Order: sequence, then structure tokens, then C-alpha cells
Amino acid sequence: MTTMKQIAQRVGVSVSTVSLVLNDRDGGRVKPHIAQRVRDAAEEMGYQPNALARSLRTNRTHIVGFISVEVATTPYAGRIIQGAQDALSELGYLLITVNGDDDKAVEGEIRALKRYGVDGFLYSAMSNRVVDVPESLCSFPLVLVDATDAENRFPSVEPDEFRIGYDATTRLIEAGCGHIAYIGCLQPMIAQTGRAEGYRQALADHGMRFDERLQCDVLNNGTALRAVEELYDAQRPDGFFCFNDARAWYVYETAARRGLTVGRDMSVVGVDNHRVFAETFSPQLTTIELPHYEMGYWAANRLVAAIGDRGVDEAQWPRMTAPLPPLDATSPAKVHCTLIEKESVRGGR
Amino acid sequence: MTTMKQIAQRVGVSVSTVSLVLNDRDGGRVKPHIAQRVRDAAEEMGYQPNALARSLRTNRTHIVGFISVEVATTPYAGRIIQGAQDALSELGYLLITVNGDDDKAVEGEIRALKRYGVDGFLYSAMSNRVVDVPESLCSFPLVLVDATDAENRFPSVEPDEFRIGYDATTRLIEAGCGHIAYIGCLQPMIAQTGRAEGYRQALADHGMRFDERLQCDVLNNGTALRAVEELYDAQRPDGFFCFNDARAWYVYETAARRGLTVGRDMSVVGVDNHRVFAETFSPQLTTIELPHYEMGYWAANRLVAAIGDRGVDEAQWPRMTAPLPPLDATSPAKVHCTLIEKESVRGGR
DNA sequence: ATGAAAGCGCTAACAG
DNA sequence: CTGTTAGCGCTTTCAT
Repeated sequence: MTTMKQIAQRVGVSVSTVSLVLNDRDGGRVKPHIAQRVRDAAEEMGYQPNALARSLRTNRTHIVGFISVEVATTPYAGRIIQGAQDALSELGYLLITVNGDDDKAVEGEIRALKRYGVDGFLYSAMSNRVVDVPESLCSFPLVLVDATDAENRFPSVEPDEFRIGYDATTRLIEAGCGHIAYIGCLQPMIAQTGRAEGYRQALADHGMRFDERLQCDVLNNGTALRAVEELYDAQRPDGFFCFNDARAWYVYETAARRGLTVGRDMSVVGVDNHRVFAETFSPQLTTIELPHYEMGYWAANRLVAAIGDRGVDEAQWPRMTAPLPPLDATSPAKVHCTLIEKESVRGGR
Repeated sequence: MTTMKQIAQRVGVSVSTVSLVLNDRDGGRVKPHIAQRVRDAAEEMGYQPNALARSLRTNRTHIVGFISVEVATTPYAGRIIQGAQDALSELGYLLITVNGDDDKAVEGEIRALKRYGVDGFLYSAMSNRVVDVPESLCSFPLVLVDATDAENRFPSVEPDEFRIGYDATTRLIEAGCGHIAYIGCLQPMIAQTGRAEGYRQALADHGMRFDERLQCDVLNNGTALRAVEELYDAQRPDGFFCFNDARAWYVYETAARRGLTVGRDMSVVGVDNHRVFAETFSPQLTTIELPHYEMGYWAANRLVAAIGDRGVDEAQWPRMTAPLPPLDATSPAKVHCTLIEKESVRGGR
């Protein structure tokens, strides 16, 4: 590893000059031609700054920690992480990911991250819900991903849940469905309440009455299928908006058991959460994809802004499907979700 | 952040003494009672060592880099990473994961990791095959995971592919299958050749003739289903060993189209690679699970051993399904795979 | 415009 | 047994 000292000796200047030049802080301070010689030497000698030494001095590591709950149970964690990684990489940061599934272990990991002087943290929950942020993180720059702080102290990046419900329901209405059910989640998560509200609002906006018998909130367990079957037999809905793909599967199964086909005898729009079902039955399921990558990307940008290094550049975010929220590092951001058309909606496209 | 200096001042000793004590290098070198006072003070003041400063001095960061190819396309990357993470956490190391899908980008990431002085690298490919290790890694301690170095210069941790083929085929034979097909992979990966060999050897050991018409290597694309259907119609095998769950799906579909049921009319053992199918049809599919977590765990241990910090403690590896390979940091290791019984094998269990 | 010097927090060689 | 000293590679005043 070449050091600044070696460059300084080679060029015949002092380390300070080298430092100045190599950090682009020579502005009329170092004679251009000598600056050039420094740069050339650095290039030639393959100089790589020693990040450790720099960090020790500057109290800034350009490393951020990512604490991800349920990373083991969902295949989407990787996408969020990838989004964050890409953003951070562009901004000259490094990401250290730790699994937050084990409350005990995570405290240890957080301490380790702090020993290495991370500049801030990303905290994600994999499905939008209210979380208790570990106390040990509170004094650091922190951005939540797909989660909301119980006490609303931290910025977060989440899917626009209301809009998911609204768009999905509207899509069904536009396809001609007149009797639309919502198969929801019994746990009171933000994702559930937001989507349910969007569902109702869409009904209202299209002059359709909300009938609570058409809303069926279930846990993802044995009784769910029966509940969906009962709903179907009693109400005969022609359209289903499903909280996630696990719920969509119940509809699919209900249909199959009655000799019916999704996409012909009924329409389904589901949010793709667990991937399993979505991939297997994707041709038959109109899906709303959660923008995991984008959430990670956006959250990382937020975090870096909060760390105070650089702002967020809207132009550099080609993947956003909707305009960015205002560049305010403190207010929560909603991320728009895309509806992916498949063949499951009657009269689709 | 409390520093050693502060502790030293409080206790009234020098920094060196504090350093000695806090690193447990006081052995008859520091008077016990004063050592105790140092420890107490450290505890009281919530001392956390500054890893950066230490690393700058010792030239050892206790950080390792994980380069994972195809992290985006498989849900199992997370498990390998988790295994590595857990092992490293036990050993006092931190893991920085980067995506190796983009050859260009990965070089940049590697440089970044080097700037931060990582002690070594893990390199994984997600499906056992021969890889070209980036030149930039070669001068560092390196362990491959689920991959083999083309030039065999580096230790690797891989599934025991031969044994997968052997065990799967044996299981089918024991279930009474007399006409066993192998649906393999057309790409010449280690996983493919090893499993095919295991398949043939198992046949031979049970006095069954290998018939090449029963081996059908396909790509995972449109023509594969037809090939499997043709194989079935021509050969009428009663057992299938499938390279992965994508291949198993072709058998499942072939059966379904003929009104047949896996587990009754034929037996299937498949290796679970992509998860999608395996989760959806798990009741009908006897599965061989690749020990992703274990590979990560074991590889990380290897790497740390190679870095020269600590050896590997066999007793601390409860998850191994087979005896550990000898504790030699240079020779490749094979990891045993477990066959998970489901209902798909006729006469099973 | 450039260099000397101090210091980030820690470790390690060497005195005493 | 304990303290002094030097220095890891870099940034940052402060002189010159």
C-alpha cells in the first residue's frame, strides 16, 4: 500500500501538500504544476487512501449499518439491501448488514458497528409496520425502511399503502368487477390499515358501497382458507384484492376447488410479498410489486443526507416510478408501487 | 466515547497499562488490584474500544468481505450470508457483503473493501461451479463458498455433490423404484457432473444398469418440459432424481398433464435450489436441502483460520450434518447434504 | 504557496 | 510491575 508519505518523498513535497491535492482541496493553494505532479505520482504508484487512518482523524467512516429483521424469512430483504448498497456505493459509502431477528444478538452487533464508528443506521422490517427502534440506535442518524417508528421520531421510507389498495381496487372496478372482496391481514399493521382504507376509498369514489361482509381479514394459517371459502360461497364476489400472495393463494385454491378459474370466473389483484405464490402462479395473478429496491435506494440516500454529507439528487434516481417526495431529511416518504399486469383480471389491459 | 486515556487518568495509571489490562495481556505484568480498578473503571465508564484506532495500529480490521454472485436471483444467498455472519460474529468479526453480479462494479467494491483493510474475502457463486476468481482477490486470504476455483488455488466449501446424487438415487431404489430417470442440468457445472456420477454409482451398487436414455439434461427453458414429457412417454420411469426444483417442476407438470400424481404413480427426489417450487409443492416433493447456512458458517470459520487468528472448533459447530473435514485451512471441504422426507416417494418412510 | 507539527486512539518496544 | 516513547496514515491548524 502506497502512502501519502511515499508520494510526498517521491515528488519532493510535504505530506500536507499531498493531502491537499489528493482531496481536491487545492484551490489556488498549491501551484497547478506541482499539484499535477502529485496526482501523476499517486496514479502511477497506485495510491489508495487508507480509509481507517482517515476515519480516525475525521470521525467519519463512510460506513453505515443495516439492521434487517426477518431477513431470513423473506426473499425480498436482498432487494432492499441491494438498493441501499447501490445508492451507498454511488455515494462512496459501504454497507454492513446485520440480521435483527435475534433481539439479543442484535444489540451485540450494534455495539460492534459502533466500535467501527458507523456513521448511521438503516433499520428495516420487511413489511410495513410500527416498530420499536432499539434504544441504542436513537442517538445516531437513522432511517427506517418499510417500517414506521412507533414514536415517529425518525424518517422512514415506506410503500404508499393507501395507494396500493386504491389502485388495486380501481383496477378491478375498471375490469368490470361489481362485487369486490378484500382479503386482508388480521394483524394491525400499517400495510393492512392503509390498504384497507385505499380499498374503501376506491369503492366510494366509484359509487360503490362498502360492505363489511366483503372484507375478510385472516392470519396466514389453517383457518384462513375456510374463511375465504365461506366468504366466497356467501357473497360470490367477482373480484378480489389480496393483502399479499399468501392470501391470493387462498382465493386461487377456493376457485380451484369449485372448478373455477382465476382470470375467467373472477379477478384477482394481489400484493407480492412472499414471492412463493407470485412466482408459481404469476400468469394468473395481477400483482402489485412492492418497490423493495427503491425503498432501499431511497432510504440510503436519505440517510446519507441526514449524515450531512451530500444532498439527494433527484435526477440520479432513474428507478423511481413516481415523483420523489420533497428533499426534506426529516419527513417520512412514501414510495409508489407499480401494478404489474398479468392475465388474471377479466377484461384486463 | 470513553477512551483509554480517560480511564488512565481516572485510575491514575498510564495508557499502556490500561491497554494491557483491557486486552487481557496482563499476566503477572500488572498488579491484580490495579488491573481490577482499571477494569472497573472501564465498565463504569462504558468503555468501548475504538476499532479504527486499533486496526490502524495492528493492521488487522477483523472485517471480512463477502462477494456474492447471483445474490439477486436466488433466495438462498441470504442463508449463506447468515451462516457466515453468525460464525464471524462468534469469532469477533464483521462482514461486509457486496453484490458480485456486475463485474465492473465489483472491482470498485473490492477496492473499497481493501481501502478499509478487510482481512480476507469470501466468494460465493450460489450453485457449485468452477469460477474465475477476480485477480484482485488473489493476494488476500480467500475461501470459496459453493464454488470451485478454476485453478484450484483456494480452499472452498461445497456440497458433496456426488453424495447428493448417490443418496437421492438410493432413496428411490429403496422405495422400490426400478426404472429411475435423472433430470439434470445441461450446463457443465460441478453440481451436475457430481450428481450424475452419484446417480450412476448408486445404480451400479444396486445392480441396476445405467441407461443413458433415462438421463435427460435440460436447460431451464421452454424446451425442457417437452424433453421431460418425451422421456416419460418413451421410458415410463417410476422414479425421478431431479437436479433442482425447477427440473422437478417439469416432472410434476408432466404427471399432472397425464392425470398422474407424484407420490403415487411415480416418485421424485429433487434438490431444492430455487425455493419457488420447493415451497409450493413441498408436500409432494422429497427434497434434498443444500446446506447453505452451513456452507457459509464453515467457510467463514475456514477463512478466519486462514487469516491466522483462531482455529476452528469442531464442538462449536452443532449444525453440521456430517463430521467435519480435517482442520486444514488449505484443502477443500465437502459439506454433507440432508435428505428431507416428504410424501413424494412411493412407499416412503 | 508550502511545510512543520500536532494529534485522532491505540499498540508495542523498551526503559526503568 | 509500570511508564515513556514512538508511530500506524491521515487531516488540519499555524507558521513561514
